[in-house]
Amino acid sequence: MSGVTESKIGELQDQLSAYMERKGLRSTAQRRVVSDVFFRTDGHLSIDDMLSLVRKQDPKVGYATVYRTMKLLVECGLANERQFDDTVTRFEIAHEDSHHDHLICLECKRIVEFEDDEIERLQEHLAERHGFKLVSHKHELYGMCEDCRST
Amino acid sequence: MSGVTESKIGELQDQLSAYMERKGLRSTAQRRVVSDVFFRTDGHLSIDDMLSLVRKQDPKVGYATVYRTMKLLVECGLANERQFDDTVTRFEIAHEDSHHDHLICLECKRIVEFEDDEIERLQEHLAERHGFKLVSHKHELYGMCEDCRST
DNA sequence: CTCGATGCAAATGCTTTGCAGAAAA
DNA sequence: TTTTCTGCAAAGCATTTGCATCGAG
Repeated sequence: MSGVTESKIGELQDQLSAYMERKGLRSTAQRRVVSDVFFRTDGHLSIDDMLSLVRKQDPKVGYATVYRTMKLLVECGLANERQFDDTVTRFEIAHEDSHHDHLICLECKRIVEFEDDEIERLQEHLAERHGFKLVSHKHELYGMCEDCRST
Repeated sequence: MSGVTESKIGELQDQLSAYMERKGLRSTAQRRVVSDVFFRTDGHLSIDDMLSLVRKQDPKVGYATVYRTMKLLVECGLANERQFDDTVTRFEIAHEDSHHDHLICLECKRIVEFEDDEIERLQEHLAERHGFKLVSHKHELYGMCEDCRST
C-alpha cells in the first residue's frame, strides 16, 4: 500500500504537527485520519479516492474537510497538487529532495514517475537562453504501456 | 495581430471546409466568424477572449457556439487545447508539422513557444525504457522572464 | 421541407464557502 | 470560554447539454 517506511511517516507527521503548531491550527481526529491515509497510500489520489479511504475509518467525514485538509498539506509543503489530462486534481507526497515527472498510460491510467537529469539540465539551459529564470516545470508523457499494447 | 500569412489562413479555412463537407456539417455565419477570428489571432486564447473578439463582428453569438466551434476545430486537428496553471482552457493554432512546448512567465503570463529536438529524443528513449509507446506529451516551464526580473 | 446549428437557460462536475453546531485549547 | 473545525448545503466557475427556434442545403 505504501513505499514509505514507518519512520518516514512519523517524520511527515512531525512536520505537519510542527506546521500546525506554528500556525496555531488544531489537531483534530479528521485531520489525523486524512493525513494518515495520505501518507500511507502510494500513488496519485483524487479527493474522491481519499474520501472513500478516509470513510473506512470514519464514515462521517465530509468532502469539504478532505479538500481543506489537502489544501493544508499542500501549504505546508507535504503534498503536491497535480492536474493530469482528466478533470480532477490529484495529490502526491512531496519529496523535498528530488522532484520527478510523470509517464501516464492513456489506456489503464497507470502513472510511472521518472527523473532525468539530462532533461532537467537541457530545460534549464533552454529557459536561460530565452532570458527566463526557471521556477518550476511540468513534464508529462502520455502513451501506451507494455501491458495495454499486448492485449 | 497574426504571424500567419493571408495564404496560410486560406489554407486553414480550406482544411476546415473540407472537414465539414466530409462530415456533412453546415457552414454558418457563426462558424465563419469564430474560425476566422481564431486563425487571425496569435496567441493562446481562452473562450472569453474568443467570445469578445467574435462579438465585435456579431454581438449575438453565444458562449455555447464558441465552445462548440472550438471543439470542432480541435476535432479536425486545426486547434490544440492547452491547460496552463490557471483554470481556463486555451486554444492555439495547430501546426501540423512541428509541435512545440511552452515557457510561461509567472509574473506577466507571457508565453514563449519552444522546440528542442534533443529533449524530444530523450523523452522518447525514456518512454521506451519504461515499455511505453509515446503518444503525446506536455512540457511546460514556468519562470520569470527578463523584463519582469529587471523591474 | 429537413435536418443540423444556434442561443438561451438549465444542468453538470469539481471545488469553495457560509454558517450553525461541535470540539480543541 | 473562546476560537477554530466540521459537516452540510448552497454558491461558484468553467464547460456541456436540452430544447424550441432558426436557417443552410
